Amino acid sequence: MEVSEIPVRTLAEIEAQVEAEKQSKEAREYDPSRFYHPAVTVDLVIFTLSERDLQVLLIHRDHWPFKGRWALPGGFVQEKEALSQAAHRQLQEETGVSEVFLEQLHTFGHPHRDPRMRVVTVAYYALVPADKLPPSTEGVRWWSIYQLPELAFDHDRILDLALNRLRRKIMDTNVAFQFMPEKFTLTQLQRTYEIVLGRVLDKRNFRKKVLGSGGVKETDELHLQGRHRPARLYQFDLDARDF
Amino acid sequence: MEVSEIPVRTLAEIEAQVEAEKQSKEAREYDPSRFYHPAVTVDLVIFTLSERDLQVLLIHRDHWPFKGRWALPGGFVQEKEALSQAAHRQLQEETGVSEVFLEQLHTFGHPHRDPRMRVVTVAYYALVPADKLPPSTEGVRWWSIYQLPELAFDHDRILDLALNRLRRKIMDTNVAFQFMPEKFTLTQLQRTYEIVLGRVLDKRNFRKKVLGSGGVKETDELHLQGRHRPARLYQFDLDARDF
DNA sequence: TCAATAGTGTCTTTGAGACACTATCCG
DNA sequence: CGGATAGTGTCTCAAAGACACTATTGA
Repeated sequence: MEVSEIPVRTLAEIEAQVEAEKQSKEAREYDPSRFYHPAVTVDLVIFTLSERDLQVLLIHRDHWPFKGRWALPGGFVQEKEALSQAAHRQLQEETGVSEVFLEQLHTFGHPHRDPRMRVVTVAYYALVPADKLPPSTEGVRWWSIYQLPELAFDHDRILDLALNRLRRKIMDTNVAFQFMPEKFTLTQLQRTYEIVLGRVLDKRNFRKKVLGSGGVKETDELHLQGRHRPARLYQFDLDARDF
Repeated sequence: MEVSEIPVRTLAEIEAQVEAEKQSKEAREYDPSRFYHPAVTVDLVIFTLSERDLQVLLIHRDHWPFKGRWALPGGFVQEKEALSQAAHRQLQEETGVSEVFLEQLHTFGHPHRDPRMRVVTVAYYALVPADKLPPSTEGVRWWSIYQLPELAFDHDRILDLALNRLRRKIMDTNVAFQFMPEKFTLTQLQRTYEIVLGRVLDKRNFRKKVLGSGGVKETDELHLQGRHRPARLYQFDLDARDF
């Protein structure tokens, strides 16, 4: 993490100071309904990797509006819930997973993005390893990013931004490990990069970079599969810095 | 701009489809008040450069809450206003400037960040050239980022994030030109980088990089100032890609 | 032995960073 | 002329990219 030169209080310190302010007599006189309040939701771009595709979870809309189209999972932010908590809750509800990579993407608030009312949505994106996944059901499906159905609202724009962010991030950081099982071969890791980036990489250069970065450590296990030379299994090295 | 592989509709297309959905009979039956709606504001981190400091605009709080502290300018998002419009409006109100760099930073929505009520704030940061600036007044002041007063709410965290984002961005893009007047010397440009980054740069390496990037073009004018060799003036080359 | 995948090294190019002197103007 | 800032080139190092062959296994 980058070192800051701004003196920053912790969330707990801020909360304590806010709490102190609430004791003021002005607090009881304040009218919170003086201003217009739009609805606030979180929307999630949940990515996973299949054997050959980067996939995203979409939900079939059975009702108005945009009935018949597919939408990103999302929902209202509840009264006492942080934005990231709301995102984690949605992720848990839709996929059953928790403790995966989840990061705020961008906030979309165009006044006419939802026909029901003004909705400001805070978009997050999540990366889920394929082995933690629930299967597709009728109304909740994994779609290849290259074969998308018609999307509801402005969800095409949200997804597009998420994809570009993921591609930049996988080049700059070790975020690719979020897609991997605990142990993996370097060829599997290379496939992950290739699927996310949508282009092939040179095997020798890839291995040079990954091994040179210190981000992985080898195990003493081999991956036996098929009639060919077995591959060594590697693990993510938690101590290592991003590369 | 990066080329996307997701088919993305324009905002106008989305708006037209949303408008079509509003004609549905369900639209009239929908109750928008079923869910909790927090307040939504925009907060602005407005940076400028003085001769020796990176500065940020803060507003003195004369009332509860956090009376006596300083806060980022900000305000409620109005009913028919996009988030970026709200940010531009705030910027215009506080500084009188428009058509400057303004970009969404992050959205802060911790439930206890404001003692009045639940406020979700979409933070933006703006870069304003010093020659477009209004002077400080009693309640609206430019502060060096190295000499900050006590800030209200979680504005220290917002400012910290904005500073880190700006520093990364100035290394990756030509955003530094947002701080410059139309014509400038390379020494002035280097000072801009140094002030933002908080460290000194090598003159020869800096000029090599800037001139090699194609991001600037020289003019035939010289900058006469004081009893020393005059410097050549350069302009930002709008045709050039980011560097 | 062959089909299939694992694994390995060198050369070139590019960009970043360290480093010190000459040029030009004004008073 | 001296004070002040403008302007200039080389070397080293690291990282990225192009490129092709050998190793090991199971059938």
